[in-house]
Amino acid sequence: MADITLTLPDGNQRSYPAGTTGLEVAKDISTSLGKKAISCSVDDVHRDLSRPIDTDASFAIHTMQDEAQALELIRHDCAHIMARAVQEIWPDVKVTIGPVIKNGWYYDFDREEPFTPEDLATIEKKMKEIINKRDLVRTETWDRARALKHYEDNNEPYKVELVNMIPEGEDLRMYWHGDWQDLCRGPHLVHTGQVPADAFKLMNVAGAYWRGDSNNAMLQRIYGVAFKNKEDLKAHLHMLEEAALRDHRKLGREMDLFHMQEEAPGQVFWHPNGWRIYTLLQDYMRRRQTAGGYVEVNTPQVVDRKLWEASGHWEKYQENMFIVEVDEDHAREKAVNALKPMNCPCHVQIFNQGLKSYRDLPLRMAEFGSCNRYEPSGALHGIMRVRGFTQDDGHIFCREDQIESETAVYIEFLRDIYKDLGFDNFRVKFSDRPEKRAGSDEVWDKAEAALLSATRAAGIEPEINPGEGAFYGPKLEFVLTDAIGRDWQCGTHQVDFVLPERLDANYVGEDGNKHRPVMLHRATLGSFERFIGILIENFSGKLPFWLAPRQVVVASIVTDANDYVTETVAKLQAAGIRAEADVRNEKINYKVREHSLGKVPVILAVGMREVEEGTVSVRRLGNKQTSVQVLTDVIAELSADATPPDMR
RNA sequence: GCUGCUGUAGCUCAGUGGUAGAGCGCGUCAUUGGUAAUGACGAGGUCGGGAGUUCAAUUCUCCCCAGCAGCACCA
Repeated sequence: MADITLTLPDGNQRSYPAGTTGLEVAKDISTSLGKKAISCSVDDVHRDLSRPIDTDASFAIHTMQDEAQALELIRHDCAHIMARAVQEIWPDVKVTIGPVIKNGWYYDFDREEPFTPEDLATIEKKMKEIINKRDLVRTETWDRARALKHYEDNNEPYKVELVNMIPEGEDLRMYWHGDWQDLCRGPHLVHTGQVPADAFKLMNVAGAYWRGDSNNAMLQRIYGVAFKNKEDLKAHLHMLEEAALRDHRKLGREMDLFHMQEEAPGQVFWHPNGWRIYTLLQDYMRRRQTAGGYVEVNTPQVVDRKLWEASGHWEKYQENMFIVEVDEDHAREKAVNALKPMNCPCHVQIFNQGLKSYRDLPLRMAEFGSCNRYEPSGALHGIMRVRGFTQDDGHIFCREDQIESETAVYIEFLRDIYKDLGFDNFRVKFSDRPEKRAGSDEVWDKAEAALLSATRAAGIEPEINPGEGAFYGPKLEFVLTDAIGRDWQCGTHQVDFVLPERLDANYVGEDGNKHRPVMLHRATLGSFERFIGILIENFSGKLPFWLAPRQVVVASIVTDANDYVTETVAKLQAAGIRAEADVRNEKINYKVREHSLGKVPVILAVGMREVEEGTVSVRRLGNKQTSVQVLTDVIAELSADATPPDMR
């Protein structure tokens, strides 16, 4: 047999007979490497050590020190080991798929009985037994017929379906963890004992549709997390506990920002503190939009179905709309209306008033538009996903050749705002043409190219969401992450060729003829509700001073200082600082604790010493040290911090 | 919407087939305390809603509502 040459990471080359396995190479390099090896990369493809190598290639051995490969294998083997454990305990359970995900893996099972938390403990125990058996992981390549027969004989209908989905001519790799077998692309560890038995944990069970389609059966998905060692697992679990403390729903209560109740699911009762944040953010956005060349408008909440029929929403979006049927005696006409789920059709109505000229374009129209959408009950989530919300919405009416420049301007606009609000990093997703769409391919080509090129010109390489665009045009999504790493789309920028057509928007061009404008739908925060939720979690409630609903509490240490407290508060307020007095008959420790928990950024404590000296004792949130300062200095400092970033 | 879980005082939670309990918070009184909980006393609940089983239901069963986790959805 011919020899092959493997080039190692350090540049050294070694020759072996073709068909040598990675494990053999590892052992040949050194006995200890042979023991430590977990997998290899052949021409940068991550592969099993047991797989023969047939051609010249670059070659690297991986050990547990190679974080990326080690974690992938640990998690992937955990998935298989868990599936084996489940079938050993409940042989009737049908297996499906179990991929590696962030921090761990999941595996979907079909079982009549739901898995209970006690079951998870049982499965975990069984997994540890399997790991301790140190069973070899074996692999074979099968042809399709053999795989189908095997799964039919074993009554594994989901696996049969999976085999049938794999394109003809592709190898079917079968893996055995001991006697337990699964169809899998691999790669895997050498034996089950390489999985650290104390570094994984089964987290929870939840339903998930087979192949992600809600028309299919619902399976039971078990999630697990796994790491290289016990310490990493512990750190991860600790991080989750910390994240739970930042949950906006918890902080919203503790900081007295808002509440929600059964009578209005998915809608927010904003308390004074929360509404303070909301209005500050709105004031800020209004200034930014004005500076950005937008005109602000406001449009109706309740709109006749005729407009929704014309816009296409009645047909495509009706099940998500709150329908308002006025059928009382007092109604002038028996009309069917809908609460607006979005503002775009209303903005076109404003655009359509009077004749527009090409000189009016681009026309940037903004509205803090309150929308209501009947979101599926299971989608609701705190103030992040609600049924009633207000978008910082805007529509740019422009010519086709202005899409790119308007997009570029918008990305800078958004980036600057995100930076002001504490988000220097955010993700951008680009969604291109879906299968069902309006408009010609030629127009889509242009729109996609314009969005992409403007995004790249801004130095952003977007993640591509193939086929996820709206039916009317491609879109950019600006994504922020919550406390536990869930993604939320906040900003959006979408090209729309359809709505101007449907609602017959037009302008007079240089040539004196009517032309169709393009609409760019854009929202920067997305909605105030969601963005405030993200802000709260991002800052753990400790909002920047200018956005903090309660900025300063002046607390008396003794009753004799109460008058001085009142005077101090008045001076702070005169300087435009949100200050309040705490002259309750409580110890200073108590007051400090309470306002610290309430995330008040600055506590000014005053006792008789301060009264006599005309000073205040300043304590900043999260800082145990205090400093005694004269009030005018404090006011000067705080006034600077209280100034919104765009006004500094 | 789907699968599973949960719903007891303002909050966090305990508990029981014989109509309920703690801590915090709230109120009153005492206390004037120097930077994350001063003490005593007191008020506060149709045990998510409805129906059923039962002599008796907050507890068991069913339906509904809401919330939580995940899935699907987010034009």
